[in-house]
Amino acid sequence: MSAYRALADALEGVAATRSKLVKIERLAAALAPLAGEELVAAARLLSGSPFAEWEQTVTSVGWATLARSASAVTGWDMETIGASARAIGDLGEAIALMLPPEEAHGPAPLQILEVDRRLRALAGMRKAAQKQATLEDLLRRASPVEVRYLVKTLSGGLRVGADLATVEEGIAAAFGADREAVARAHRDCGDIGDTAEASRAGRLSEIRFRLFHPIGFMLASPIENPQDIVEELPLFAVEDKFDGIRAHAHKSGSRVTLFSRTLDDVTAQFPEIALALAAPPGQFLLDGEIVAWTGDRVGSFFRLQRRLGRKVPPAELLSEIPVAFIAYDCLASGETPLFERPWRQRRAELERLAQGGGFLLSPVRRASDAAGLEAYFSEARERGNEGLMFKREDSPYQAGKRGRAWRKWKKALATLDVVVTAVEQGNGKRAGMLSDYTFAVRDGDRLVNIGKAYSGLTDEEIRKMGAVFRKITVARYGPVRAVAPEVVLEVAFDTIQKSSRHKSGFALRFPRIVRIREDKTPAEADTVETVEEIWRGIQGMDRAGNGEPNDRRE
DNA sequence: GTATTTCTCAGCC
DNA sequence: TTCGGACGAATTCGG
DNA sequence: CCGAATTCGTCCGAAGGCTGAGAAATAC
Repeated sequence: MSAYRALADALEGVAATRSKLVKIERLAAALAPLAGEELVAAARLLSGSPFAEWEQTVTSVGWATLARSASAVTGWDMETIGASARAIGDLGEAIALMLPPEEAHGPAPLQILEVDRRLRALAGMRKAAQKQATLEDLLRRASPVEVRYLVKTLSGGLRVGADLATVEEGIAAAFGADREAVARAHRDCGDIGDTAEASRAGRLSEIRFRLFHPIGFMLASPIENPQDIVEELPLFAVEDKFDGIRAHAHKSGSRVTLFSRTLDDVTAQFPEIALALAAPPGQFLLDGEIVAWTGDRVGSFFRLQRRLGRKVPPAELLSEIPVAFIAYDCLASGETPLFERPWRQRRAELERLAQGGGFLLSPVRRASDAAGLEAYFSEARERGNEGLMFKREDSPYQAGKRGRAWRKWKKALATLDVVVTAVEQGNGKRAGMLSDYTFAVRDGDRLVNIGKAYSGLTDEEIRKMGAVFRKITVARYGPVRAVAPEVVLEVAFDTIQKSSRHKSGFALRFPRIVRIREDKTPAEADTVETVEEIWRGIQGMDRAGNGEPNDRRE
């Protein structure tokens, strides 16, 4: 039996560092001692959801229900809870701060499996009152740090800077598994929990892809300007980017299931697509787009929206806004998964399957120069599409991955007047918050658009920035004009102050919370101590935040 | 008791 | 969806 | 060749707008 507290503490540790490697290390340390059901549940909880992706389950507990439950447990009114959550920027943090300081209130510490069970129970309940009662009970059993992560889990996102991909790495590190193997297994079974247990047991290779089990989506990067890609054009195939709903179509004989990007089963919403796909023989998994279809062209997303989320779309709607499935990738055919095959091969298989009908085939073009691409670009625009997509011909299908990103600033560099690089701190090291270039565009005497936000710094630290900039190199890009270092410093400092993202920073939180403390009166007498606790907590945060730019409370 | 409105949650881009 | 910031690994530079 | 400088690949989290479903509250 393992306590949920260990997971909450681990998440606290993950949140406390910005270093990716340290996050992974801490996740691994939390997972390593676990096994079996507990490991399964723990891996899921660490990634922010008690459920496996394929379960398609949600708790349907939202902000309002949580706040009401918290109100009942802490004695604070809803308004105060809301104000605190807004000031801090996180409901879980706010509620945890309002709890009395003592450890778990219940008779025994919360167990991982118990948390799992209760969250599942919440998902099964329909009545709001029942959910709230269950929630109150759970919150009363939990210690503040546990409450923090329970509420975060329920309110949609841990926000500790570690999502599924990072948890995958943690699993790999905990059990000495190969990172790629973990990712593959996760893709194929759709459950980070089972993946963790399989890693521990050395059974990763036993996890196989199954049809009708939702698979993560590979996301591509759209580009606006065809010129950006011209140099590398030969590597890519060009497709239209349709304005619709991304979906995977699983089909075997007459059985068809459509999964949305969040891996929800949306088959019932689009019966005509399911029917069409059922017609041809065979078995396959297609990736494509559900679009509003006007008979010969794609309709707008706005029209399509009215078809969304309908459990059973009425017949009038079906005829008013017909839809179609445009396939642009084939991830499995027959018994064979094709994820690892290059796009070129998958496309060939897709074209073969398209001959059997049942779906529309996304057109593919190849262009070797700017002119060809430009032509296709305007053509696509003509057809009312959103833009173009580029598929690397030799690239496998990597679920959850994003296509190559195009860096805007790379373009910007060509026309920049001044580029500031390599800012050193007083200690001689490269400043921790800098990466790549810190660049600035000169506008008359001023530098504008410094491409960095100096988050995580207190006002005082920002005031010290002038001293931090010890060395400034003017980069070799662009037509550089002579600018005295002092000018750069001064203007840069000025700009940084203006662009600094302080809205969620501690400097702002402090006075807002104080205001709440002054204005609000707790319902019961004994909650006065709670107020003191909030106060002390704030002061503790202040000390922790000082002189530590890498503190998470940025 | 049934019909309508409001609130809350969720899911899509 | 799109966007910017951040980390760490990979690659290139400079002596 | 080596350490420092620079670039690249990835990940995370935030933002805004629209719609339906379902339960609860209210009207009739």
